[in-house]
Amino acid sequence: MLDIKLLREHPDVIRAGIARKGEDPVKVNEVLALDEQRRQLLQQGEALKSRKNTVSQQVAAMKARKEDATAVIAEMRLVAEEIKRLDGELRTVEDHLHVIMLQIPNIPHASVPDGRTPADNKEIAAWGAPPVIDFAPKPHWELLESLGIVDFVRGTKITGAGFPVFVGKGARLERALINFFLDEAAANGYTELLPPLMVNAASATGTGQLPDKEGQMYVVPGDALYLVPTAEVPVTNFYRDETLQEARLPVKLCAYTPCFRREAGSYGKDVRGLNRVHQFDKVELVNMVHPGNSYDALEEMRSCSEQLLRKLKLQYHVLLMCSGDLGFTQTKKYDLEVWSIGQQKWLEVSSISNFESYQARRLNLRYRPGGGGKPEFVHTLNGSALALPRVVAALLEQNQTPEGKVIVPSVLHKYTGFEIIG
RNA sequence: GGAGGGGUGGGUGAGUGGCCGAAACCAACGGUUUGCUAAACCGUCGUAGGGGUUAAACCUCUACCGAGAGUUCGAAUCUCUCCCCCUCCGCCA
Repeated sequence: MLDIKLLREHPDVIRAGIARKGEDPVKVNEVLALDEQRRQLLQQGEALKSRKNTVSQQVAAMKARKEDATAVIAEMRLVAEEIKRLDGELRTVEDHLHVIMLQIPNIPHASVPDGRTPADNKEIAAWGAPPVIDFAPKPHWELLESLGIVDFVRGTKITGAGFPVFVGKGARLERALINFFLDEAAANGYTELLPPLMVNAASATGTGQLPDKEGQMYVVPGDALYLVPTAEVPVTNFYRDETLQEARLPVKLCAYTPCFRREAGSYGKDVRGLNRVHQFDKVELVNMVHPGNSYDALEEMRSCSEQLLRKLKLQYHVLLMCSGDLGFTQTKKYDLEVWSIGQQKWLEVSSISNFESYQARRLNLRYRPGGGGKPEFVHTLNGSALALPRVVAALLEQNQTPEGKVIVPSVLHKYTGFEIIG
């Protein structure tokens, strides 16, 4: 969430930012009204508490002198009731204020272009070219089936639609990519975590999945837990409610996890093969940095993800997301898309975002400045490096032979132990 | 799952109704001393939210001793519920 002081002092800046995201800034007015109400109640309540505290001391002194304190005690009984009433009122106002604050999105960075839809996103970089193929390339789902390396039908039997089973060299290729991505992250200075795959509501709220995207997560009802939709959630929550020494920044963490997404409401289009599934593998990068460095960190993370695609020799481009296509909690975001030669379209394989202090405030994740001084919120960022299914899709399609086999990219050989599938 | 013990400031740990936002020690930071290091000594040393000040420094108030509710004029301290940790037993990869 945003800083209430910023909202109080510069409501117009916030309103403008919300409007750029295509959302209604009217909630700012609600916040301002509730904030004013809150401060009035605070002042009334605290004045009474102050009186209560001093009188209580007097009662102690009177009793020590064996004086009669019944009159004062009777009066204080009324004061105590009034305090309780005001505290209750204050609680109601603060709860309401908190709910509204969670509904106010983060505001876009100045370098983010205005726009409403994905069509307004800007391509800012491109790399590679499609391979020269003198036959009609097949889409990956045909290759998967003929090679027998992913079984959708049996996945449906075991669990349901959108839960593919990787088989034989398919499973091995998946594991090879995971290891490759993790090794590259380690080489870039990232510390690997292997986190829990279920998180509690506090963690999901910290990163912004709750209350915003509740419908996207699988819920374990008996235990009030959520299956992770991305490693971002457990990894970013690693230091929740902690204050880090400034010298420890930047914190660079990476993690492989399966990701579970209900994908509610996305039927029909783009769901063939591995394009959109309910469970997929992903390696995620998370940065926790000094507020002055977060946009440099964003570029560094983008570079890490790009390097992976280059080493895999996959053609890709980079999109700078427009203000209207930013997520609720993000200030700036890049998407990396690979070219699918079998489908003749771009597939998103990475999303790299800066949240500035928005998540950190929800997480209560701060750092203590090296020269002493008050703790401040860190900036958090995350980025995929990378999401597996679409990488696999593009990789299979791009490296297919006329006979329907697939040549494995050379960087993966030491992980796969084979150089060709089929 | 059963039985018992426990959650206090960065750490250890005292504190069973008012003089406790909380002793002491350690760590950290500043200083004195010292040829350097170490030691010793002195001092500082929680967080958040209000109010005052143009602002900062600073002053002041309030809250916080796992979380929430209760008893009381007054709660770290008493009562209840929940969460978490530890030990033993059972079960188990």
